Amino acid sequence: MTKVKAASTNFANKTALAEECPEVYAANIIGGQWALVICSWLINGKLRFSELKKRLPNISERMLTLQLRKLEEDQMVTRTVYAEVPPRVEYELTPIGYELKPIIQQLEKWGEKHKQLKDATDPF
Amino acid sequence: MTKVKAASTNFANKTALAEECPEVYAANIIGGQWALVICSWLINGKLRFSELKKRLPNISERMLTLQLRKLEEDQMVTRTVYAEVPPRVEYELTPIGYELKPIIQQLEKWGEKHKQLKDATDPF
DNA sequence: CAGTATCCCATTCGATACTG
DNA sequence: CAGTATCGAATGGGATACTG
Repeated sequence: MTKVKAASTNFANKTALAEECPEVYAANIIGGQWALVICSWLINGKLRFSELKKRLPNISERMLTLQLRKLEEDQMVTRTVYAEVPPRVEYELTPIGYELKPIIQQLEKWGEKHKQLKDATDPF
Repeated sequence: MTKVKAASTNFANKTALAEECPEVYAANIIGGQWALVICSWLINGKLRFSELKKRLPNISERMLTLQLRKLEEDQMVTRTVYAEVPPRVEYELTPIGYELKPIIQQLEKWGEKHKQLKDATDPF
């Protein structure tokens, strides 16, 4: 008998915790690998898929698509498809997303400062 | 011949990008699954390992250890070991970590508000 | 242009057992 | 108390090919 595996307790737990804990909730949304960076570009206005991709040179198309879908699901961005040829899709922050603007800007400032401090401390 | 595998290009890319991009840098530090939540507890003062664990009921000891080590490496927290029996280890934010305090607090407020909006919108 | 689908290796992470 | 070590399952994420 090789043991019965516990299924995805993890997901259930995290969801349950998010119900009660705003930081966990926030972390689930902006804590992804790319969410914060994508939002930091979108706070300056709507962008097309290809424009985002240009600004995120290290992301694969697949990842960009997945992350945008997740942000959409989390009601952070809206996705607008224009029935044109060639097709055009624009992404824009929702009002909820725009409310992150001051936070993201502070985080950028913090990141810049911290980065310098660390670079200075850590010559490697 | 089965193809030569690309090694960890991913890590190199992200590191290179972080050099130039404060949001990527910030996301790498506070964007983890638990970093933000851990910091949100530590902004109220130092805590022991077991106290953190109590406040993060869904995290495994292994994960808590790994995340704290990463935060230490990122110079976000200090780890102080007291040579006592039983052993005691305290974690505290560094000055750089404490600078996140207003940001974390805003993020909490945002999370709370957003959560309610989403709960109201999404009856599921 | 803006994706979707599939394949598959790499990393993450929980469970469990053990230690100073 | 505060970890470390190890092992599999689950997930992440790149490469590539294809589509409306």
